[in-house]
Amino acid sequence: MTDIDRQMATIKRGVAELIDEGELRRKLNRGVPLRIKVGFDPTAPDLHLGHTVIMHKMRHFQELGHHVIFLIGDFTGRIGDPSGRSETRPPLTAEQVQANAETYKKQVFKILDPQKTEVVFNSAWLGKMNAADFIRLASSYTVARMMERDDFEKRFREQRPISIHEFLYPLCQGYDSVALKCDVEMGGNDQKFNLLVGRNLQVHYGMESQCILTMPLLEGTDGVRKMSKSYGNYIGIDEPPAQIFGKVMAISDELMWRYYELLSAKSLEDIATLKADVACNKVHPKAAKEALAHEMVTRYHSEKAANEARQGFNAVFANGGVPDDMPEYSCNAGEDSTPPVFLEAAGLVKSRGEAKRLMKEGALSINGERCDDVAAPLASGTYIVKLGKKRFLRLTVR
RNA sequence: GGAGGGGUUCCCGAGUGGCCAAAGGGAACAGACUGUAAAUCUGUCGUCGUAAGACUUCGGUGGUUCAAAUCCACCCCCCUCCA
Repeated sequence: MTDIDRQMATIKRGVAELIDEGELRRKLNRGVPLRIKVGFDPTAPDLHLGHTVIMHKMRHFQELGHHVIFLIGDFTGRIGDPSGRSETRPPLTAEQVQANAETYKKQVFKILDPQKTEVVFNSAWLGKMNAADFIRLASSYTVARMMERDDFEKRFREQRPISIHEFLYPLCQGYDSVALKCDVEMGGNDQKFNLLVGRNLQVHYGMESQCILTMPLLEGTDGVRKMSKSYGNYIGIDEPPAQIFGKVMAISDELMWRYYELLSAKSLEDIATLKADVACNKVHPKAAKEALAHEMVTRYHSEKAANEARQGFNAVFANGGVPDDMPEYSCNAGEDSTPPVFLEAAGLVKSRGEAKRLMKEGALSINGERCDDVAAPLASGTYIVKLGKKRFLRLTVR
């Protein structure tokens, strides 16, 4: 096995598609570190596990000694990647971009090596282009080629509108590869078209074309739609250990294997073995999920935190206990200490009506006792309040 | 420039003068069952109220009417076709 073979094996693990393997080998063969670009949206600095799929791949490249460029698409962010419903977004202020970038760095370097990561903003070159430059850029592509993008093709066929500026997004993203002289560009599976535009543009601008590497999209906790903050089905890497652990435990068994495949450091063989063991009842699915949750918390916090999260999780949910830390709230005895009032005031419910409904459904327990009297105030003291399965409150009545 | 279609409660989507806080579906939440999984069943799902009921809501502003999501006027936004 040559060094190139070893590199290729690492690079190819888990990828959705690689274009083109032969080309990549030739690039590697030169022995010069490759320039790898990955673009990120400037508006969503809260990274979740979905983003990390590709970041691990970036990390792989770093470990192989290549040059990784973390591009923040502050210019392209104004256009918004075409999706049909999106419109031109108002440009973020320089301060916002800077603030988001800082958040990015803080989170991203939990995975990437800061020493080996170059952070760039595409407004640095796209913002300087004038109208003539843009015409040149636009002239490098044809409508027919643009319509190859399935999103455009579909909308055209269905006679739904496509704005001209939407064509600019792939062109701008592609131009980033020209400006940065990229050897490889990576993206989610849905980015394939945009990545290919970059590949073609580089030829147009007289340089060697980049290789394309796409990663599968990670489904969110609902197991259906891709993980996204706006769908509320995400697991953020900045979330507290108990949250990450709990969210992973709440995914479906089926989805667990997907997460293993895309997020775990386990080898594919180990995962296959684990799956087989679960299938023949040698391992309980919950144990397999716990191992995954533990791995995630360890990665973004520490092993100690993961152990505590697992212990806490089982204490609360398997044994009906209470979490170590929960929100605290205190109020005066009397009117303020009736359940609907303090539940709303403490932010556990949106309205008193909701609290009353939940109580009617038997969702509220105080110190382990079911409570459905909406009018009775609690006497002075400290209480453990549990609403539904997941909401807890440490209440002090003065 | 011309013709037409549309903006409804988290989402989709019914609803053309009172029976509408507004069908149906989805999501979500709660209960049962579990492994805080899935599936299933039951219930909830504008605010206040124990309730009766009251109040606010159907792009915006005015108006007609005993009564408007529903009718009228103006405005804002979105979409389609023709040029």
